[in-house]
Amino acid sequence: MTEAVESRHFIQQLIDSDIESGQWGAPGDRSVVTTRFPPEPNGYLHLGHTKAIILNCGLAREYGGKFYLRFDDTNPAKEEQEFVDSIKSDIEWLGAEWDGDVKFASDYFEHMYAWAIELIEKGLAYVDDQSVEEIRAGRGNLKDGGKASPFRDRSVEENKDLFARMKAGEFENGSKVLRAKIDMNSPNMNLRDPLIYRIVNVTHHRTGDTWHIYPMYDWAHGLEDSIEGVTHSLCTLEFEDHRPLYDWFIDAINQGRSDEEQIHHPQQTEFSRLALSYTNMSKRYMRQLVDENHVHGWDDPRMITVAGFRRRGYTPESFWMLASDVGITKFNAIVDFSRLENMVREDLNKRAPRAMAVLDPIKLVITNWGDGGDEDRLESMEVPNHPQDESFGSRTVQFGKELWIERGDFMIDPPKKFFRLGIGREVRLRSGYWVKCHDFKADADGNVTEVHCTYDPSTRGGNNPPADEEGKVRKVKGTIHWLNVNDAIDVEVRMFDRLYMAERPGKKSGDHLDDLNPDSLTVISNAKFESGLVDRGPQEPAWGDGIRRFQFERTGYFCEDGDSSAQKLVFNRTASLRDSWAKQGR
RNA sequence: GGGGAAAUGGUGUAAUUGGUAGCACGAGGGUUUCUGAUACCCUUAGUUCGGGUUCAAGUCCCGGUUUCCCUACCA
Repeated sequence: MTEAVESRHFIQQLIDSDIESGQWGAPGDRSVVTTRFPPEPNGYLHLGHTKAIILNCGLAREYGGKFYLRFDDTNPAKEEQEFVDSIKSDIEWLGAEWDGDVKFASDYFEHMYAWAIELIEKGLAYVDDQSVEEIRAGRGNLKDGGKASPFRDRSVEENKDLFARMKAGEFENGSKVLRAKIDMNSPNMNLRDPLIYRIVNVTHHRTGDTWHIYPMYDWAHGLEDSIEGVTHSLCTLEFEDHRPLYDWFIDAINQGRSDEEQIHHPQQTEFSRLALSYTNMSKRYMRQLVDENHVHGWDDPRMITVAGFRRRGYTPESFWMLASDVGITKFNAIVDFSRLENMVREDLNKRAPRAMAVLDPIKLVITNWGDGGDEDRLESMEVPNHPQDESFGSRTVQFGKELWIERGDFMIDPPKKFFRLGIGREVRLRSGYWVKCHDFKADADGNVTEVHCTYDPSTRGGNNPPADEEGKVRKVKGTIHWLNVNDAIDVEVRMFDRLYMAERPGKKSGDHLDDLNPDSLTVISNAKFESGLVDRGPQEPAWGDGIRRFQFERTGYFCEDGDSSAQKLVFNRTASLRDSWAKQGR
């Protein structure tokens, strides 16, 4: 018997060996592990971010270390307070609690500036007066080396003076930059005298107009990590080429410093980003969808933003499940979108109370209802709120002569394998009675308007009828859901399909809009829902995010949308149920 | 003669670091069932290619192929 050993991904293995060797503290001390999620506040969080958040937060939790949230707000031209707010609330919703206060790169600007001066003094940085074009040309290309800037050998004094005046706001945007003096012939383009600071005369959402120079990503990022004591700086694969620079900057600051004066040097490690089929994580694409009204905003339930998924009814848990399912590797994998759907289904199946809703209603009339007593009588039926979990309790619904059933549960001329209603066929109305169809009505266009059935009084509560003289019990293959017409209210239901029809949107034509699914949204305005569930009942589970979620029996998982009101309830379909019957029809 | 990284069933991953290629999802089949849901059972299919070292190679060596990333005063 082999024990199931929990396998450790390559970053966990790296951290394990760091702890053993005492790389970041006393050997064996796991609490030294420090991670961070460093978003730029320039947009909404999307599915791809959840992987990084969960990885970093999960690691800190696992080791008993620290996880920080730090906004990398080094480019005031693109960043806004609105985004820091939305990002914080998305991370909170995800359940990735960060340690201490929220941190900002802009809090370290002074520190970074002082370190830049140190680099100048060491002859490792210089002010370059070249234009963007000149700098680009001088950098060379992938095959050939670059050539040095004519300003590369300025004196330390001149560089210090110019840099101070850059900071003071004496120069125009683009007129000067501070560059690191590394190697214009490096095969790694990042090392061909990368920019450290540029002039940006734009008001910053936190620091206002106090700064006229802003640090570039490569300079800022490692220093932020260093200041915060981050041990493992985790990022995505495209930063592999930046790691030598990440290390160079910190080494440059440490150069010539005594052991006690050395600044902390974190370890950058790269992993692959999350890519899902039928989606595109490109911020540019998502912005276009919103700006051109292909969707109704960043939180449109079809969007793969965290806000979109939340509104769609996805649970935070499903993202943690997906993250652990796809793992951490350096392989650029494309995960099937259906895996995420499976995760919500799995989570919601256990946690969502059941309800009955008829999405496309037609009337079922029980023609022999009067045989059991008063034609107009209503009978109370007890319905369990969860078929496998009694702790969900039960509720009472009314049963009567006229019911709503799903249009798809009746066929005029059904195939043999159709386990639902057709002339002469009998089904169980879930938790109600068994009914047998003998007639139907249709309008001029041939659309069925009413289905006529008789019920079997011995099947109350959906139970099997008593055995006959030979001990045989009559069986029925299908069970369908229903709502008493007097016990149902109209609600709006929004059904979503994938936004794109292509596995890799935009891959073929170059324009993702060509792959848009025109039927990604279906709004049903007259769906029927149990009136007894309009208000939250005492038995209804409380969800961490306050969103009401149900499984509508046989049709899927739904959540109440923010547009919902007491006058008109609105539900979003989070995911359908698996449907092996529909699959056969294909 | 640019540099960097990665390749394991259809998909995503694992393999005690040289020792029985495992898991999950999917797909196909079946059992149970008051949801054609859930649950449960069975089946399916894999080490990128070619060499080499070795008793033994997914793992080490050599060579090839494919894919991704890098030429922003973005991050």
